[in-house]
Amino acid sequence: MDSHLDAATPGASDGPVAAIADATDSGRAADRAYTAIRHQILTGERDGGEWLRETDLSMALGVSRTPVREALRRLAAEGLVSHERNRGVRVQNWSSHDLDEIFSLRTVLEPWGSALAAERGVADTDELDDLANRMDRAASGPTPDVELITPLNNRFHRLILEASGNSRLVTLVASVVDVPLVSRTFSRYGPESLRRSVAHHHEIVSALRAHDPIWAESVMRSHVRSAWAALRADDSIAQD
Amino acid sequence: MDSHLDAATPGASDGPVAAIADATDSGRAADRAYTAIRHQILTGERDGGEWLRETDLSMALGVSRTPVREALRRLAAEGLVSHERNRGVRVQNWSSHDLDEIFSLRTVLEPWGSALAAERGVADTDELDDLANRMDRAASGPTPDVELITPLNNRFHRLILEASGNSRLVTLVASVVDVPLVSRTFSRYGPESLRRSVAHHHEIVSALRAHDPIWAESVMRSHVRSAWAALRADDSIAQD
DNA sequence: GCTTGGACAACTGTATGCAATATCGACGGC
DNA sequence: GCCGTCGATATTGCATACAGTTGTCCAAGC
Repeated sequence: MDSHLDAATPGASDGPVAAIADATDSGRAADRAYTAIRHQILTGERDGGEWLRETDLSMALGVSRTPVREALRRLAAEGLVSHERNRGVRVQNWSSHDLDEIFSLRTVLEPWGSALAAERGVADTDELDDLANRMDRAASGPTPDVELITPLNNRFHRLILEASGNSRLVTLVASVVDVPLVSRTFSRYGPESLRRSVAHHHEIVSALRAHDPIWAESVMRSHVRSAWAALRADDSIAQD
Repeated sequence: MDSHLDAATPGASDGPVAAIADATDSGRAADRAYTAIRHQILTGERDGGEWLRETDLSMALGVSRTPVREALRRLAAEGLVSHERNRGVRVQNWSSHDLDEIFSLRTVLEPWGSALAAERGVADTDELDDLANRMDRAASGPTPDVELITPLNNRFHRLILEASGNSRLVTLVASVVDVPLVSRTFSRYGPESLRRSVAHHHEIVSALRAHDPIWAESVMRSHVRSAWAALRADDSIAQD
């Protein structure tokens, strides 16, 4: 253990951390830490159950423990990590039961949001259409580009919920969906599930353009249920 | 994310805040700070828009700024306060639009949860019945005891959602409902709304006992909508 | 009178030292 | 040989010092 850490001075020396630092440099060390750790969890870089040591993280990120602690508390509030008193923070574990809870909720919330969006008719259907087309292309090749589809799909769903006019709905769904289990969904899709999912997206755009709430709701419900079924068939999830 | 759910319990003894230090010593200063500040916000002791200064709070609570900061961050994550960079934290303001968003969501989530609970049939209908009766008594007098009804009602709704089997549903609804606007709902009820609300509770218990999901869902939906209507009629909410 | 610049004050953001606590291994008693 | 206890170590929890930022107030200039 060194007597003092010169990396603790912000900006004094940019080591390997510099890449992370300017990637999301919001000016706040706590925000950078939050974003970095969260990213590591969502991408699966950190395994479930793994301990997140404040000292390790602070050194890896080139900041002190204080902003790291703040980041960990935010992540704990979101449920991505669990906080054990005087013991530390560890990455949350996800089971197939969690998957069921999440998709059960999505089956209710997302179709409802879609119906609201269709009713209000303020959704940016042009951008949605564009997103659907890009997902189309990303999925059509021999080897679907999962890394490309995922953010497009996330934006697609988010845009629709935002068009529902209920800001809390956006937050709630995001808080439930933003877990490794779900955000890496497409990597576990078979080719048929993938094609069907893409087709749903196009149909949802049509329903929104037609201002048909019932249609939009139905398609979205099918969309969510089919995703659920596709994931259930997959056995790469820990059963408990 | 679980400790904020039961804070509506009346057990939190008020009085000088300093007394909390040795009274409810959970061992963690951060938790004490969190509970205390949260209580102040939910009871309306802190007005919307009011600045929460770290130094003031730390002195009032007899701890340093560090645990206060942690508490404020948790509250910010829950949406009870808003955090402005380098400026501080202020108590969130609630408008009639927020009320609409919240009850709009409740209209979807709580009836669904009730249907699930009726279907599974694991709800503790005896305790629910007891709660309904106690609310009955508290509401029947010439001057309804609002301070007594509120925690009973919160527990009633929470118990049902817990019986739905979807733990995330409990958390989600709690995160949306635990705001001053809603938690002090009954203080704005008229006598008729109050009687109707109490009647709904009894009917919900019956529906659960009959294991009738559709009935349970319907009554709960009526229950939520009637509450919404009662609050809409009230003009004590800031319009924006 | 109005605007503008600058110093000041208040407050948050970050770093770091110290105390408290849990874990794990070694040692001694049974 | 097994179990309980004690101590070393690692790690969190809290306090505090310091740095950075923002808003304010006042005075000088137009």
